[in-house]
Amino acid sequence: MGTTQLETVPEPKYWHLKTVLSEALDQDFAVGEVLPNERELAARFGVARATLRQALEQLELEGRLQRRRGVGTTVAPPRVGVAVGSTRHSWPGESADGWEAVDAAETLAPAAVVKLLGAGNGAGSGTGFAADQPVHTVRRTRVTQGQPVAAELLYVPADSVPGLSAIDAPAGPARARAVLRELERLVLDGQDRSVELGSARADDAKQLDRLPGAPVLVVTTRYFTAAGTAAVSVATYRADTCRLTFGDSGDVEITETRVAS
Amino acid sequence: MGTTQLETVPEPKYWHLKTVLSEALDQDFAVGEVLPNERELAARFGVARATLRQALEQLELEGRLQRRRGVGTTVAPPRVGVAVGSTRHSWPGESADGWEAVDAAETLAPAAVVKLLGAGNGAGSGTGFAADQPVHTVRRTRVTQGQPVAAELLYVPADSVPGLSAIDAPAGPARARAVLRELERLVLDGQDRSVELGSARADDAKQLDRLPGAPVLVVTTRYFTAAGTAAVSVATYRADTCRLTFGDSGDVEITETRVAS
DNA sequence: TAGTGGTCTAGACCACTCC
DNA sequence: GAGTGGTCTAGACCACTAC
Repeated sequence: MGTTQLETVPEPKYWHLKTVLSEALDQDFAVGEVLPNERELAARFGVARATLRQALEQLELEGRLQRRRGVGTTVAPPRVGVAVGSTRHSWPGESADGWEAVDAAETLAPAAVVKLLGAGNGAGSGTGFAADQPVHTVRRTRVTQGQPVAAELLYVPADSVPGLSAIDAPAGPARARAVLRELERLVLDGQDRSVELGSARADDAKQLDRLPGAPVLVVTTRYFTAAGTAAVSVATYRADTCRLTFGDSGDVEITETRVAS
Repeated sequence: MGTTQLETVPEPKYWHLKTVLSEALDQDFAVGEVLPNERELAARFGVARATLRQALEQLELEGRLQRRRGVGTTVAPPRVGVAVGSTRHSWPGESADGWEAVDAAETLAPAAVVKLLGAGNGAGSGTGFAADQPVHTVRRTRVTQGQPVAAELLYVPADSVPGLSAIDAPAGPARARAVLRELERLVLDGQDRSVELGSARADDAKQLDRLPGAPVLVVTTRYFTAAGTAAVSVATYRADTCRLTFGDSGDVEITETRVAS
């Protein structure tokens, strides 16, 4: 007795630092304001720069900070709510809600996409999709409030859309839009979505104005017709700036709050 | 001429390492297999341990590795598909799809939740919710395939459900279930969902068997009645092991693939 | 050119798990 | 007690931005 139970759970320094900084952000900083640079912050808190950076990384992951090489660290605005599931069961491109077609090409699908294309619809046939069948790919970008928030790659098997081979537009946005138009001629039977965490590949990162490896929310959508899976879309959203919304109730939208952690 | 254009884009070491390791995982390792320890891997690749760890962290973020202190690093199984939006417009607890009530209490809602409760339904009234009104909280856990995948905190304003004050079950699962039962008596008008990246708070982390700060997918759901927002649920899913599925097409489920990054 | 964040090193010690 | 991953340090240099 006499020895008061102290420090039984020694909190890591970076975790405590994160808490302190988080409160400081709430109270003493405005959105867009630049923080002191990392070397000074580290000195001010009496820790190594690496430790300070661990705290900043967490805060950036939670969308509270924005760091840019050569520029500095700024206080991030609240995450943008991006509607993902509001317009239901529609082909990509049908409602122009911020998406912009960039380019189209014809290649072989990566293995993961082949699997998604191969699995049939519940009702339909499930005509297997082989890895050596060509697919048309359409690249799109989604811009919200002037900021790029998502990069999408859409995979359409050449044989799932009849008119696809007749497209002769040169590479570029025009060709991409032509592919989307052909897709819309089909009858959409249903769709399927999943969300998971990933890290941006080099090409996506460039499109999203981030460094490779940046955390992204990967939204995978499968589009079904009676004949099976007619297309697969893999959209990567910036995890730091986006909150994906699935508006089941139609007219309501969460607009401003931040609840995460 | 003669000087071949090399290394114009000097890839960071950890990024290259990640690629190499990723391929090795695909080819030379089975799910569940343990990797050599970090010190040996670092030596083998001729980098500092910190650099090696940067690559491992990325792979863990992508759900390819699982690291446990005192144990080692193992190859993770493919992410589990967890249905989030399949049963539509139903109160929490109505379909026992892996959720288990843990406890219930009565407190004040955190600021972020107050905002969510305050915003009214499109159709309904929008009777403002004040920060000093008490809310009932229900804690639930979701288990899939023997693994804890999500921790949920449900907030129910005391005055949004009449029978709530009559509950006299002692703290614990029984009380939690009693609160959910009362909630089910109301007529659900609609709901609203959003997904964003967060980091696990200490309590959630313990429930998910992870360290604090671990990346999680935060699913925020608002439940509407004619009177306004009747409840708000904040569920945190392990981002490393989960893929959230929103099955619009009813009977179809993505089951096995991994597409992220 | 100066200042920023991004990468990397070579150590050290700690917390945890398992034997 | 041995071995693992987690935290932390005090440096160094690089890539990028802006002036």
